[in-house]
Amino acid sequence: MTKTPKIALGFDYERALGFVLYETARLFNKRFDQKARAIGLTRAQCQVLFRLAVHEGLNQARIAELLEIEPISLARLIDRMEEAGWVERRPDVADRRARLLYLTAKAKPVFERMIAVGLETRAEAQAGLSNAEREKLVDLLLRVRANLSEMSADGGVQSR
Amino acid sequence: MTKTPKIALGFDYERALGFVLYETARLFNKRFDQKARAIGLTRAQCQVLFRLAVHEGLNQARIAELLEIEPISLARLIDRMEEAGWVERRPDVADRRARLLYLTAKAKPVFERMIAVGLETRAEAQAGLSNAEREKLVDLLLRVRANLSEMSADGGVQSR
DNA sequence: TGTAATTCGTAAGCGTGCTTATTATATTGG
DNA sequence: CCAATATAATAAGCACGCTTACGAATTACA
Repeated sequence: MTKTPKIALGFDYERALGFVLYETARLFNKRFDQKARAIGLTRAQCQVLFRLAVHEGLNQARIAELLEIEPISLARLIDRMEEAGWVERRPDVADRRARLLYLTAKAKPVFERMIAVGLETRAEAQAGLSNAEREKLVDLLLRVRANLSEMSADGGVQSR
Repeated sequence: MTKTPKIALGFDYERALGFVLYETARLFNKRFDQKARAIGLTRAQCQVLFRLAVHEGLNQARIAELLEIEPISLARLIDRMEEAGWVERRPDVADRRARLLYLTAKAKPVFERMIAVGLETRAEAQAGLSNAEREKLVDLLLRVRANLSEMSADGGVQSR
């Protein structure tokens, strides 16, 4: 079963952090979205709603910053979510460029279901891990994320 | 600085595995792509090339299976990669439906650079982690991935 | 005060992944 | 052998994230 590489790689790409990370995240996402489809929300949209639950009334730039995505990515996301009636853009009376984000009445009752989907998916994903391992995994990921998030902040590329 | 939620969530979404996982993976990917742009490859394309280095001559369905993506996703990826001259589709003489994938001469010399980009990005991401923690992180992710990958295999959704 | 620099939101266009559906070919069972 | 089923690849259309670029509004500073 162990295949002999046709090209000598000199490193174990099956355990390469980037690849493993990406695949795991994508599979989690896919699973979450399967379950959340019944609500009519995606993982990305749920994430926005959770942010708004805590930070309602901020402008798009601020929310994008919290989500660590580019403002344009959030803009398109909000387009869809506004059309679906989950969120509302209101003008900022203090800054005519900005638009402030608010949850609609429709959004407020679905948090319980989103949390349930999240817990369910997480339970599947974490099967076989001890509580200590679950904590450790999140801790390590948060530290990695912090490293990377710093990188893209000042973000020199060089690589020469 | 600690914001009072406007809605009682009853769970800590800042540490929710799915969200943390996804953001970390996306940031890693973004960083990798920044660096790999000089080569003219993306993370996804590098991943295909690494697979082919070990499993050259398989058909698309088989490679898609190894990458755990849908065949159509690979088809589009291969369209771009073939056009850019990294890979080649050859007819399977034993099965006229299938197309076998091969690396081109252009692809073979870039593995060294891809590996360098990977190691560099990984080093940035893992800064501050001990060797034991780096190993543990990959181990835990592989276990989570295995759980999720089983899920999407039989993949009942129920969630009722 | 008035110009330069910055910030907010968005358009255009691309990459990667998905679901659903279609066509062509292989395989299997009666 | 032939009909039913399964498999390989792809098309169409969507979600989400990115880069680059732009107009409008605000802020900074000379």
